Amino acid sequence: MSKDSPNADSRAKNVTTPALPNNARQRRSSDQVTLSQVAQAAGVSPITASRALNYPDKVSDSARRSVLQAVESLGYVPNLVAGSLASSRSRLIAVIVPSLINSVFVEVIKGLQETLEAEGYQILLGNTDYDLDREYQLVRTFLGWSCSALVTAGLRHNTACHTLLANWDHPIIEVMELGQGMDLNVGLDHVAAGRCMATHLIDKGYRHIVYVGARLAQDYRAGMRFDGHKAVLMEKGIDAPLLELDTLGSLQAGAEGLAQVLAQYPHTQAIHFANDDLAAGALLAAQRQGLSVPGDIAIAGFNGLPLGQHVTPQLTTILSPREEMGRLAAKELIRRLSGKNVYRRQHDVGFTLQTGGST
Amino acid sequence: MSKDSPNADSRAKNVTTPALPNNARQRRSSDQVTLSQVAQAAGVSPITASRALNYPDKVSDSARRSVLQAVESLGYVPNLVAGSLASSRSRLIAVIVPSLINSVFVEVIKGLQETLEAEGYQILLGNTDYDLDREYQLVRTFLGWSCSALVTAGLRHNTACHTLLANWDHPIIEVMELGQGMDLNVGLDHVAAGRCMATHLIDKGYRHIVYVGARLAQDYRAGMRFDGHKAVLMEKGIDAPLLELDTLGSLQAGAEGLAQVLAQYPHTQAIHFANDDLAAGALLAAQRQGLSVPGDIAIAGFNGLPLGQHVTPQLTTILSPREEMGRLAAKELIRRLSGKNVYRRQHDVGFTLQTGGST
DNA sequence: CGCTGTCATGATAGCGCTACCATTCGTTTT
DNA sequence: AAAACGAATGGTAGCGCTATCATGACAGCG
Repeated sequence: MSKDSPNADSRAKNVTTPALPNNARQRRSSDQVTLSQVAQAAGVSPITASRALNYPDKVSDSARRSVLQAVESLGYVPNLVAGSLASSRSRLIAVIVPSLINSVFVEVIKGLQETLEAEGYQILLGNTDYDLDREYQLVRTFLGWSCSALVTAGLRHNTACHTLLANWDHPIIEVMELGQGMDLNVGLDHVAAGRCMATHLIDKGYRHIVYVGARLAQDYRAGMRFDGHKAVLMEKGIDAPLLELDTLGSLQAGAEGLAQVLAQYPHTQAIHFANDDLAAGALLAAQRQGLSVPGDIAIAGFNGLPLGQHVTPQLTTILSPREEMGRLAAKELIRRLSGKNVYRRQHDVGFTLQTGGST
Repeated sequence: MSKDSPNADSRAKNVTTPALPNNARQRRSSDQVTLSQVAQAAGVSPITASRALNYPDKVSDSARRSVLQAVESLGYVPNLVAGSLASSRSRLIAVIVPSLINSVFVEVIKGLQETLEAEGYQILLGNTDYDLDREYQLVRTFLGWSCSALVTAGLRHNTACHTLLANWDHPIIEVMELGQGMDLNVGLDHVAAGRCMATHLIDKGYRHIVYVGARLAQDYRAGMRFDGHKAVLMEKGIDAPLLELDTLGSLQAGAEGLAQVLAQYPHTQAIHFANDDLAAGALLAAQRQGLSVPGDIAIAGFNGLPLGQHVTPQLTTILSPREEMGRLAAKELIRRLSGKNVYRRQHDVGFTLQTGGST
């Protein structure tokens, strides 16, 4: 190469580049098979190939067959990014939850997922860690992916997030709690759930009842249950002490909660835990310490986790239909996305008091 | 309009359409703010605006400031789909797991997620339900999103999936088990884990030991643990009966497993369960039935779920570092994606025998 | 027979962004 | 002092797909 005149070197760029001026700028790095190649192999135009894959009944049988055959033989994998950009539809569903430790959210995700995946939607998962600013960041990112819809846990968002979502013209579904949502809403009434359990405890004759939760400012649904709980006790003229733990629901935290309650409120007859993880942890800890449940101390939880039904005595709890919530949300979304009218803007999935031997 | 000569009508299309021939075809439906608008507002070219956002240190301070200010005031949300198409980089990570019921996978996801999200990656979640064909479909879809990397549980895939992935030039990381992977691999040796527990049981003096698992053809890692378990027993000349349940790990299934073992193998001294859900279910069921553990029957599990440490007696189990697996996988991916060399292609995260009172 | 309506197909022009190259300008090098 | 260099910026051309409109063929209808 350098055998030519050295002077030519510096000009080489100016000589060779304009020689193939426009198509010199090749970008396609990956050797990905494109739809055009499929179309060519099938002997149809690219747009027909596109239709054969996306709207199979809009093309003739023969066209569809030859396209599918070409797809197969070339190993074509559709570029969904390109498709999305062109159609501004992505079949992605953003799902934002505050925690993955709490199995409750995982079950909602599971319900969403089995229903959505069956309809060809994919889940983009985000975890806020109970931080509304992180939620806003996640929402921004997910809107950038032109998600078809957004599922988020809870009705509380920061202002920026609200503004962003208010101007967004895709379905939004807020799950877990019931109330005035931005668009669709599937959940249950946590205040009522708190009332329900408190009523149960009072009916059972308990008067010294402590509510134990963790980080209620963030897990504010547990706070709402406390509100309901407290209201019932106040109505009866009973004091409603609250013990707030640092760590979110876990068996370990439940054991600690029990210890703290016994230390701080020695006359306690019953503990109303914010969730079953805490309650079960306390129940198992009580057993280890030789305390009788409910004789020495009654224990109640929330959620109806399977664990609660397998300990002895069975845990008194409130069963929330979590997978059902996910499925229902997914179904309503799918209705919306397929252009049908929504069935109902709001679904109250309800709850059931499950009386076990622990109270 | 139709007041003009009727003959002109048929030609109307040919007359009026070419009047605004090229820009008549408006597509931009959404009123989304584009980067060009931001650039204009900031008084720079679109490409500079792009750089200001993606490579902040490649532009001058003043340019960066005015772009960021324009972003703020216009409420610009980057269109990641377009960016991805242009750059063929998506910052999406595909994560494929066989189940969300089993909390083990959720914990791996959690480890992945906290590490990846901190680096600005997003998770696309897929659930195969232990079906390799579904896995293939998910992989196809995810490749279509030009994911930056793929995380999948397990080393077994169907042929189509293998072929597809072999030709894919992005990091692939197979987690959960250890072995000859396609690319990166983070996991533990399940055969060794099975051996470990079987050895423990033998050391404790048990001779009539039943292994109880569920759907081992699908949850083949539990099958590998059985293989290790069986090998140890065979070496000692002890029979290694296997009881296979229909339903995957759950407390309920564990209780049923216990009942079936007692019915079919009345002389059983110890049960080695495929996981802690089953084991804990059996332990709690044994307690309900007034059986002494380990006096009447010893029980061992696998995973080291918190639950096992809170029951009495504590469950003997094998602790697997699940979140750690996720974090390690994520870190190795990030290394790769940021152009560095991989630290290690394979990570053995190991396991720990956790001896409780249940054996 | 001409008119309208439906069906299958195709040509074209983007979707919003970034890779690639080119250009300018101020600074360093020998 | 001239040449070489690097930093900041911009013009252009796609990335691979689909929305939109246009067309031709054919059926139905008065």
